[in-house]
Amino acid sequence: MIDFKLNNQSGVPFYRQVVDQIRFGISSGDLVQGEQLPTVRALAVQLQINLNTVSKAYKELEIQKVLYTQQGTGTFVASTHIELPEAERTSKLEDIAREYMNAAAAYGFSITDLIKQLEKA
Amino acid sequence: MIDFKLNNQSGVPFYRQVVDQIRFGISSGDLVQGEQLPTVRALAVQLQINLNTVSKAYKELEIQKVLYTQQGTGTFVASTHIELPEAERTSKLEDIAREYMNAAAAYGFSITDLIKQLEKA
DNA sequence: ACTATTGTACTATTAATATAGTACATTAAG
DNA sequence: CTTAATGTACTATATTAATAGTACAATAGT
Repeated sequence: MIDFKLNNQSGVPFYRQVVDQIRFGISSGDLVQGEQLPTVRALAVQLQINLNTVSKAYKELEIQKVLYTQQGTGTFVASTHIELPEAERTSKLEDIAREYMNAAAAYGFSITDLIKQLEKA
Repeated sequence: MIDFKLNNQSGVPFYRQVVDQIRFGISSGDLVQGEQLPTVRALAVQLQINLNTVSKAYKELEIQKVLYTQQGTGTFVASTHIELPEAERTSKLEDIAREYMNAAAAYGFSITDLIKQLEKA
């Protein structure tokens, strides 16, 4: 279970803060596969925001297969891995890397810079 | 000189596309120090957008000391080394890295995967 | 000085984003 | 079959971002 908190001053949209906290919860092991998240209403009340804002966060993660929901039942943590055929997987990784390099090059960063930054994380 | 092109479908704002193409032009050596850029009007006509949209792009780069302008004269490349304040530079690189780590994570790739892919290039 | 060329300022309009309000649909449990 | 719990859909509103229209200001060359 996550101790959700919103920062009003940050300028980061509420739904994005929720998404990030869930992602972090999963990657830190705080949320495990199959675990149920708070209902959209419960979290909305707790954070004093609209239930649709919570729903938006859950949906984004559902599209990315990080969560899955069953209407009437709740929202749960799915597997953190997406299964793709190997060829598709490789091609996808190449796409992502290429975009990354282009974006960075536009700001004058070298590939070495990128790698170093990734190694920090 | 850059062969500016706008992609209407991409969803990326025009002024940002201009900024990125100039940055890329500089980092690729296509634009050299002191070189004059198209006038705001010339580029606006060429790209069929408003001159203020071009101006916005130029101003953003001017603030970052990538370009400098002399009213009545034109806009020029300030330096081939993009000299952002170190803090801003770091923050930008972090932004870029975070975005792509998220993209990669959504497809189940690890940071190691991303680094390996970059090392190939 | 005059004029053509350059960037700038100010305002208006449009589009996108974030959030919220309310009603609806699905499910599980009794 | 009813009910309470769940997520979903649709709409509205406020804010911000992006773009455009038009008038102004500065510069260089004549």
